[in-house]
Amino acid sequence: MDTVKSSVGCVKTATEIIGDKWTPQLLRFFMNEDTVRFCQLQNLVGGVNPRTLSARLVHLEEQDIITKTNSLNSRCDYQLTKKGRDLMPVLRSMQAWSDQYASK
Amino acid sequence: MDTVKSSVGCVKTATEIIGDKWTPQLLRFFMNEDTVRFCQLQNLVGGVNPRTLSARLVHLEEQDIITKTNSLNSRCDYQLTKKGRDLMPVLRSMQAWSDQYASK
DNA sequence: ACAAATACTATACATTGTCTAGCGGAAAAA
DNA sequence: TTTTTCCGCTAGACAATGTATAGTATTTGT
Repeated sequence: MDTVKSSVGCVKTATEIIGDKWTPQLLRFFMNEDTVRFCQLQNLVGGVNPRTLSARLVHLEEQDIITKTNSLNSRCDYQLTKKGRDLMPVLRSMQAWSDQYASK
Repeated sequence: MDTVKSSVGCVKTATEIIGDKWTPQLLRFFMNEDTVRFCQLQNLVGGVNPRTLSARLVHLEEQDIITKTNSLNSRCDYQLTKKGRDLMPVLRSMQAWSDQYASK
């Protein structure tokens, strides 16, 4: 058998974020908007159900990719941390590929 | 509030590949190896079950990201198409982020 | 007071992934 | 030649995950 040693460079950590359904589309909005709210994401990313969206935001918060701040009137703002902003090159490369090969 | 406006660039097409569990890890091997075989992927990407692996390879083939060629002795070689090679920048940016923020 | 919006949660159900086992063909070992 | 092993899968039962739809509490507008 081949002895492929792959000690350097694993993609696993990133897949644990990017690999979750909806998460890339969600993060994409943070590229353009500084702060984002729950229902904005709900409206703009067509068809996420709120349970899934909630789970994603919790996960992203746990992973220190976004922070949640309660605005005064029982509303919440989500925004990227540095770790989250550092993910943007991934999103941009996905965008570039999608633009090139979009099927529809 | 300057550069990219949201109308251009959606990530959806890429997420339909990258978003599948195991697929980024699988594609990563194609970065290093020219041709890859089923059981190589099975062994090297710890813990994919063959059913899932089979489904991923079928999907990647359908999306024209890899091609399957039957070698003489009833073995199969998989290798990247151009479309697949064009995905490598995505993988590399995921690697870079993972290297920076790997939790363990 | 009443309706609409926000940020969710709850229940039931559908889809997807996983564990384990096994199959048929080909080549290597006995 | 028979047996064993490796390869590239597939099959069935089950567990985890995502979805549709509804509902809740709070706030804001009229």
